[in-house]
Amino acid sequence: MDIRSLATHLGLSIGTVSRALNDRKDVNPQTRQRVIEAANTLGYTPNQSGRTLRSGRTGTVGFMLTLEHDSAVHGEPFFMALWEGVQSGLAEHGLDLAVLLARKGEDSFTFLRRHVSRGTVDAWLLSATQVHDERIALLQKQNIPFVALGRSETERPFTSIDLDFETVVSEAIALFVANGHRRIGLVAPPATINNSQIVIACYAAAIKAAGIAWDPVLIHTGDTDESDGEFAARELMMLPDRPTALLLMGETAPVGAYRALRAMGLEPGQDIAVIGLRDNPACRSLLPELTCFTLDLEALGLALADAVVETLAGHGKAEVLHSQRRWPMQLLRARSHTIGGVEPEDGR
Amino acid sequence: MDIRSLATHLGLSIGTVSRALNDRKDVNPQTRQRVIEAANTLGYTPNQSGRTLRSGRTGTVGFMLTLEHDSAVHGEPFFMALWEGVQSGLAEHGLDLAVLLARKGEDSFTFLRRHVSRGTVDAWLLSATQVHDERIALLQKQNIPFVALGRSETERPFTSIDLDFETVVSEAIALFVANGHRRIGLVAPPATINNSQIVIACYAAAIKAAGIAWDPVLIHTGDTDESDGEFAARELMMLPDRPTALLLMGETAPVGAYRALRAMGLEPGQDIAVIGLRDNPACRSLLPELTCFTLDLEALGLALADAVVETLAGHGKAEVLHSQRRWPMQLLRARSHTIGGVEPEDGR
DNA sequence: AACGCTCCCGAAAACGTTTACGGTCGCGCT
DNA sequence: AGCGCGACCGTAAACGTTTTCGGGAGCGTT
Repeated sequence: MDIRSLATHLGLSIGTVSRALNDRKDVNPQTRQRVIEAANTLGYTPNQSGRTLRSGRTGTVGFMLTLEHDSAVHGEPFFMALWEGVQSGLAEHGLDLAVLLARKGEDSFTFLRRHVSRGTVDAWLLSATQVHDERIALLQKQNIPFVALGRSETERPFTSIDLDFETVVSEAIALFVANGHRRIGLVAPPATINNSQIVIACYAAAIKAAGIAWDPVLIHTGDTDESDGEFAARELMMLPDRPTALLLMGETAPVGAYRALRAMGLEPGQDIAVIGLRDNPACRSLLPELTCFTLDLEALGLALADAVVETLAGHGKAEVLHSQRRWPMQLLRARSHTIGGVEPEDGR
Repeated sequence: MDIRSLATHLGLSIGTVSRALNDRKDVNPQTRQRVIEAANTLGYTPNQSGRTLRSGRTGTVGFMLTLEHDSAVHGEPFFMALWEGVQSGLAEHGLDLAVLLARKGEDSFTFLRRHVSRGTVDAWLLSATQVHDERIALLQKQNIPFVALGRSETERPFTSIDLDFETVVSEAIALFVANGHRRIGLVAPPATINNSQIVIACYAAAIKAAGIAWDPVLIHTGDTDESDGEFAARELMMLPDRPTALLLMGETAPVGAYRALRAMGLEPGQDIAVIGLRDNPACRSLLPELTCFTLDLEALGLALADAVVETLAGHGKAEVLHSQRRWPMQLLRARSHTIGGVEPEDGR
């Protein structure tokens, strides 16, 4: 069922049919109605390849998913809810979302390069941004619309949304400090991960603001799996002058940390304060309830979609504005379950 | 950078260049080498739309993701590992994997219909199959290659892989029975879900084989979230003649069940036996360690990819064989942590 | 020398759509 | 009557690739 047979069926030219279906002017409203009805009854849908070949538009935006570490595999129900939001936002503009996966052993740059020159999508959504991200450089050079979930250091600005680690970390530290803690451990991913550097910087700023001295020994970097969280917590608690509070990145790390602490005879929330940076189903079942931060993933997805649509609309225009947003997170379950009552030597 | 400029750059015709790059015969090995090198240095990649428009092949297979319940969110660790395997398998044949998401409010049938007539992919991977799945009927009628992860009742056979619930359930029941249990509760998803019906049927067969009478009261259907698991466990344990063992579908349901049991003063593995049907990161941190079944998701993904490639290869051939496989699961942590020692009235 | 055969390669027709361009018609105005 | 103008529609050229077909060159055989 192509446009030609539809046209002959209607006694029209294919040009008119195309214009009718694409909501262009220069077509009688009455004939447009006829065309649309005929398309529906005959079940005609424009062939995507033909349409893309001619117009250069695919009608889909690509989400680049990188499955590099096991961390992505092991339980991060982050993306699904996010995609749902993205999809909702895009659908309002007639766009589709396609999640593209890099081939096994293919680095993310050649992956993107391949798809870019093939022209599979109109715009890209990038996640897991690196500090120096060559993907961003590629897209900027090729002048291809994209929005990044996360920051990166580049010469030219680009549209991005990132979690508001600044606020979150300072809130967490403030919470600790208000309860009398002055030695606060931090568990973060390896420094190659952008978020790790950001959080560490925020941590440094926050403790400095609280008048606490910087002690590099309190910062443990490594993977943030559950088992890594366990390992990190044990390491930190075996320090000579050990921390009284732990701030944990990684969604499942707190689960492991709880286990490590209890194995050492320390009860979370009583002998040691714990805050998780991001909520996770795996953390929901912890007792005492973990103090952590949550975010509206679907709303974030919507915001990303809007940003993409905006970028797409402004594409080709001379003046393009690039916005950098910080996405807020909300404190969850701060009932002093895991943060209070610890060594109130100089606390309230 | 299109094929024409590459051809003129080489002093060849575009036909020859195309043949050289597509590994066809009728081209001098020496010139082929020249073409390939030039393509690499100039960074030429064939335009997907043009290629698809002419050849009818897209080089990608689509994974249809349906985000209907929240259960899909918890299922994320499942899909990620699965996709990794699928991607690996497809990459060996030069194929890409694209995860397509239905638009908000769009039912899965019109979603598929839309993409099918647009011709976005060469073949489809279906998951979350229904008992009567109109998507399968559509694909069969349109003669489009597909492989389903899950079963469905259809007239014509189709290629599918499904988890081997038969073996798993009978193993679980056998384990319970060997430890003296005769009242075994089952928590399963709503009956509209295909897997639910299958597991219930297997459960019925297994207890019948063990000489245990069928008691419908022991079967609790509903969602299998963590909170639903909690609710279901409480319901079952408040029965007059309550079960001594619980078999739980749903990846996070055991977490909730543990909570419900302890709230009632029952210690899992001691006062009540528990087996989970599918392993999940959220269950890993349970104590005592949950007895459950695990599977090699990446290998399953590979098998799915192979099945797709095979279906794709046999497409158009007169005789097409459709295989129905059962994917094995392995018993994990059956250390009688959660299954043994309960009311050994007639057990060993 | 004529013929056949193989090995390469060029020419050109598709694939289905969008879109710039022109053409026709009817109408109102001078 | 003539002109201009808008509304509507048809024509045809692209978009980039694959693939069939045929042709020329080279070589061996009769």
